[in-house]
Amino acid sequence: MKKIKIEELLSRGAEDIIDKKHLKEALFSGKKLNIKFGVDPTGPNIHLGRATILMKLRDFQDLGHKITLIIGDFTALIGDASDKTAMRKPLTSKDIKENMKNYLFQIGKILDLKKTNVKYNSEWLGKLSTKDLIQISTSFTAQQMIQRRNFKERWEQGKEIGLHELLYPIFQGYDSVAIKSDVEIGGFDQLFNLKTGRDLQRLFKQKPQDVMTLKMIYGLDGRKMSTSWGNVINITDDPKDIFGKIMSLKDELIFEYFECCTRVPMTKIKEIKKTIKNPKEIKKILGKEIVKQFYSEKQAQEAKEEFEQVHEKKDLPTEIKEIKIKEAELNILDLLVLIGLSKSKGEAKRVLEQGGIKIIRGESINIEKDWKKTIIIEEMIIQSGKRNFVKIKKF
RNA sequence: GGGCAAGUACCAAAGUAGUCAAACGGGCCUGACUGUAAAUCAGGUGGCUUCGGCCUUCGGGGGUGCAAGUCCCUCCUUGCCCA
Repeated sequence: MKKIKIEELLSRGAEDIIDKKHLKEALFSGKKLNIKFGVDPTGPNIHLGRATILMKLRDFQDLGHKITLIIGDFTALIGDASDKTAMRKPLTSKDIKENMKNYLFQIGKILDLKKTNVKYNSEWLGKLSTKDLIQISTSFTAQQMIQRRNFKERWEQGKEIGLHELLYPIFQGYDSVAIKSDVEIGGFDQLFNLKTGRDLQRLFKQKPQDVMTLKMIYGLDGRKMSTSWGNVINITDDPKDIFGKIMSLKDELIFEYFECCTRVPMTKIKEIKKTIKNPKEIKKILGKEIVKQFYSEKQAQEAKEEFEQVHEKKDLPTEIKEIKIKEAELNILDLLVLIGLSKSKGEAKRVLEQGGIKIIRGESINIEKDWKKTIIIEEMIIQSGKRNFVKIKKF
């Protein structure tokens, strides 16, 4: 049983492992390993992409290993360049505090916080002297640092690269020295930083950590996952929202998500792939599995039923936002803006003309395309598009 | 410090005096269809409007001109090259 778990740990969702043989032996030896995971407290939300790493850590945790979570409060002053093609703005200590509160709460959805050792890297990096830094730096060359993909791209495109950014991998690497890590896990784009950890540990006469990088999952639309693209699932998203977002996932990404973001056994995934042909049905399973992980089985089931209700049966959602209105009657456009279904009258007019507005009074559904129309305010539900509903009540 | 580019709507990118609320594309929105908030197809995508139009927008400010995103001046920002 344990053997299977270890095999899965090493293969599932993994992109690269250095040194695989060594890590495998260490895992089988029964020794309690110190697993390092570093986060920069930059963004307030953990999305599914980052969650895959946390899930992997949880696997290690379940096998009895120790997780050391390093909060990069010091390195945040620099900003890692791994997932950016432009320079990142340094954070203030106030930002960091604010972000971290949120972080630990979210991390707690996946990791067992009681068994997680949380450290702030300012503890040791803050003590590092200029002299120390120079000594460490002598083992690296500018070429090495620039060689990495992100910098190379920026260099070639003539974009700026801050001198301090070049130091980032060294600081992250020094974290490994400070906590004497045995294994470090990160996204595929972290490979360079993780390897620098090995170099530094050697420099400090420690055994170099093994390094595990995980596959990066793409965003819902198949593009790179990025909060600013809006193609991201945050683990704190509403269960119904997570489920819905999964339903909008590009079909080609379904099994990637299954592998990286769920704990459904690989054999079962293969079986699903073979037996279920309708992607919609597979997505439903996937959606449930993912919601379940961050919420509960029950909430996952509810999210699924809600989706079926609204999108398959075209019924009303169970919860509809309610707004009370004083006026006895209102122009349809004014009404739509007032209840927040449209940002402006122009937008309201467009949606109306395109047939996106439905007014539901009791059983009947009327579609009104006249924007001069005055609506008598009474208890009713207004639907805009496929999934925006507002219930109107008289004040 | 010197030289050269560039700054346009959510993003990206055309436009170099009038037909520009501003091409194309991405995103987003709506509809059709369906196997879904997928794919595909179609349409839409600054605000207000008495539906005639009116108002605001192309880094900021100023100017020329009947008319400026488009020309001139100036300032700011960014990048590249040289020192």
